[in-house]
Formats: sequence, C-alpha cells, structure tokens
Amino acid sequence: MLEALANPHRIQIIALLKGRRIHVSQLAREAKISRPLLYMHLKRLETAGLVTSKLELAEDGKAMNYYEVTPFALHLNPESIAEAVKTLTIKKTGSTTPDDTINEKGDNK
Amino acid sequence: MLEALANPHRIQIIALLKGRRIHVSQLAREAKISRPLLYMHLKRLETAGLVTSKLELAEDGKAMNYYEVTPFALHLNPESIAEAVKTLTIKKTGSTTPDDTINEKGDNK
DNA sequence: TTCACCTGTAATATATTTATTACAGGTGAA
DNA sequence: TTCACCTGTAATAAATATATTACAGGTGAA
Repeated sequence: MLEALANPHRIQIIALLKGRRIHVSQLAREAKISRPLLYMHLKRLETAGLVTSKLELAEDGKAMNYYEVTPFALHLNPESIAEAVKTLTIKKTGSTTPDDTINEKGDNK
Repeated sequence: MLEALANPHRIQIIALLKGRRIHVSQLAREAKISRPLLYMHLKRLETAGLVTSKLELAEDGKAMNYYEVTPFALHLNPESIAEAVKTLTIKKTGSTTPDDTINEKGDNK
C-alpha cells in the first residue's frame, strides 16, 4: 500500500478521483499523462486496493471504464509501523532458505 | 516521505529504532543487512526527516554513530491526499517549460 | 468511409532503486 | 603486530519502476 502511494502521479490520481467517478480517458486528460502510463499506475493502485474500476456501457453503446477511490484510512507513526512489521516478510535476493550467515566474525582484511 | 516509507527494510529499521538509540553496526546486525546497504537506507530515511543521527565518542574512545526515530505522525486517506496534492509538483522528464501539448485531437491512425 | 471518441496491451527504452564488492581508516586490548 | 570492533565511501551490478511508441479493435455520427 505504501509502495502504491509512493509516486506523485498516483497521489494525484487519487486526488482527482476523490468524491467522483471518472473514466480512463478523461482521467488521462485531467492528469495530463498518456493512457498507457495511466493504465500502469491504475493497475498498481487497484492491486493495492486503493481504487476500483467498473466497465459500463453508456446509453449510446460506448464502453467506459469508470474508476473510483476506496475510502481507505492509514495512520502512520513509529508505533503503528512497529506493529505492522510483525506481519512483514522481507524477500531475499537469491537463496530460498532463511540463511543467517551474514559474514560476521573478524575483519580478515 | 511516502517514498522513504515504501520499502520493507526501511520500515523494519524504523521498527527496530522505535524507543531506543542504536549505532549503525548494531543496527545492521539486527536488521540482518550489510552496512553499506544500511547506510543507503538510513540516508533516505534521514533525508525524509524520519530518523536522526548523532556521532558520539564512547568512553573507550571509539566513535559510534547513534540513530533514533523522529516522532512523526501521518494520516493518510483520500481527503488528506487531495489536500496534499495542492502542494505537489510533478517533475517532467525532459522539457523545462510547462508544455500542455499532450497529443490530443483525432486519432490520425 | 472517415472522424472522433472509447477500450485495451505488447515491446521497448530510460531512469531509479536496491544490493554487493572492494576499499580506506580509526580505536583499544592481547 | 594482530584481532575485533567501530566509522565511512566509491564503483558496480542487478532488479524494478517509470515512460513511450506502436499496435489492435470497438461505437456512433457526419
């Protein structure tokens, strides 16, 4: 969730979406970014559960994909973070086994 | 600030630092990451104002760099984000001028 | 048929972040 | 002097994130 919020475009998208539904193309114009780029950002936001989308057929038959924000609330401070870390898994680059050998004991320069 | 919090190692570092001061080497051992990597993460946290450091001389003359968390508090929800966006600047890749020409008007396939 | 909208995605280039390796230098104690 | 700690950083590799370009296909109206 924090990773999803760690980008100015995505923050702006949430701000634009606040309180209203907008379809992708319109959102791209308002955010002043290209649709492909917007899709990428929306995907990240949607994966984090911060926005939802619904494809609808307008009366004239045109397909419109409407997005809206999820009413989330997150309080961040050292305490809440310490709590959250208990549920945190940090992936390792490479090895699958929880190997603790971190190269300690002596400099051996 | 959100960018600084958008990484599991840095989140963990804040958790480890909560309520106590620890010097770099000790922190590296507890977080189970290398010192060079830790320095990088600490730098990002410090730049965001989430932690502070103080280099001290222990009684035995050894230099120790102690870190501690800043007592921050951030409330995130669609409303607060919409507020924050008013103060947000999105950098452009390339061009310096605020150019709005986003290639609109007609498909011209 | 062409225009002006709408929906999407694959491939690619670029930029940034994350992580490692190899250094350089300090102290006190055995 | 060597060991076991401490401080840091530069250069590089590897992994991700960000952004662009080029597609492909749909609708209704002129």
